[in-house]
Amino acid sequence: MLDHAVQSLREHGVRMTPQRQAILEYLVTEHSHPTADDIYKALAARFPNMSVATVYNNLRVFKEVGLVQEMNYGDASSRFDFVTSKHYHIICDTCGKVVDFNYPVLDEIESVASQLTGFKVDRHRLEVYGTCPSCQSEQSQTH
Amino acid sequence: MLDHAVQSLREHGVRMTPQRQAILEYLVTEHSHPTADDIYKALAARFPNMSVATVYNNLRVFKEVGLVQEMNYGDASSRFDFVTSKHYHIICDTCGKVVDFNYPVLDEIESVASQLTGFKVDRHRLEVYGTCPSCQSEQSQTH
DNA sequence: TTCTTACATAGTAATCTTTATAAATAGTGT
DNA sequence: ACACTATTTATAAAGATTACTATGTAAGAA
Repeated sequence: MLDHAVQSLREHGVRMTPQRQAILEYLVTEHSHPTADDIYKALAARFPNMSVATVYNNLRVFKEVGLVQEMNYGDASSRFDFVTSKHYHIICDTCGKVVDFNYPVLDEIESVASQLTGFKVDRHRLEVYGTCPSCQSEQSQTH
Repeated sequence: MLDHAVQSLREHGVRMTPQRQAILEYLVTEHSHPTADDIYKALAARFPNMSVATVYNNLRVFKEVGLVQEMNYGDASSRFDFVTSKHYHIICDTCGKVVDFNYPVLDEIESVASQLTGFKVDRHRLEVYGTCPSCQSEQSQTH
């Protein structure tokens, strides 16, 4: 999976640097949906001199190659997800945790939207919001 | 519709001020999906001394009461939509225009997601992205 | 109507995220 | 090893949103 990603980058003429490798590794191994700052902090120990701009630059490169997907939730900062298979996200309103879940891809809504609006459709985005199990139990304890 | 909104605000103990009224009117009458700055600029003539903070404050109040929905697209700034009936949005990648379209509400995906993840589901969000008709014709002309 | 009080506004500063810039550094093919 | 160019670093800058405080004002009570 990581090898495949590196190969895909090489094919796009992208050079491999230690920082780039580390950011990519982090995205592949961590199944969280980190912000740019999460990544920056996580790699600070290994790369004390790394700039935040480097994180953003690489995330942009990964996005252009199609390895990574950027998402804006209600929060202030964007979250980045290494693209594996098609899945949707459910997000906890309380703690912000993001969990993947599988559901048949909604191709139909794209064609309907296209017919109704005249748009040329490229993609869609779907997210479910609610409260995760652990936050549910905390809330019931408090009450 | 505006009356109903004002009443709803009063019931929540929210005072009516000229600025608040104007922001609300703008959201109800304009069917665009304005940013906070759009609203600020649109009302600058009537309220030369109005602060941007006032726009943000009121949008937050409207959100808390449930009159307004905040959305983050790829852009830098959030967009605000007066909640009327259930509909979805299709967004132009080129010019950023947002158009409503009707589609049966996807209740099923909420229950599926809840079963798979154990979340207590509150709502979902779905957007379709593509190119609007006018941007399509411009692109074909250029080429 | 006048008074009172808490909420709202204006104005500004501050914060946070992201992008831009320029000089130094380092990959990669030859 | 060399040369070319992408990349990194460091910092500044931009842009959106929030925090803060003094002033003003809506709305109910007297």
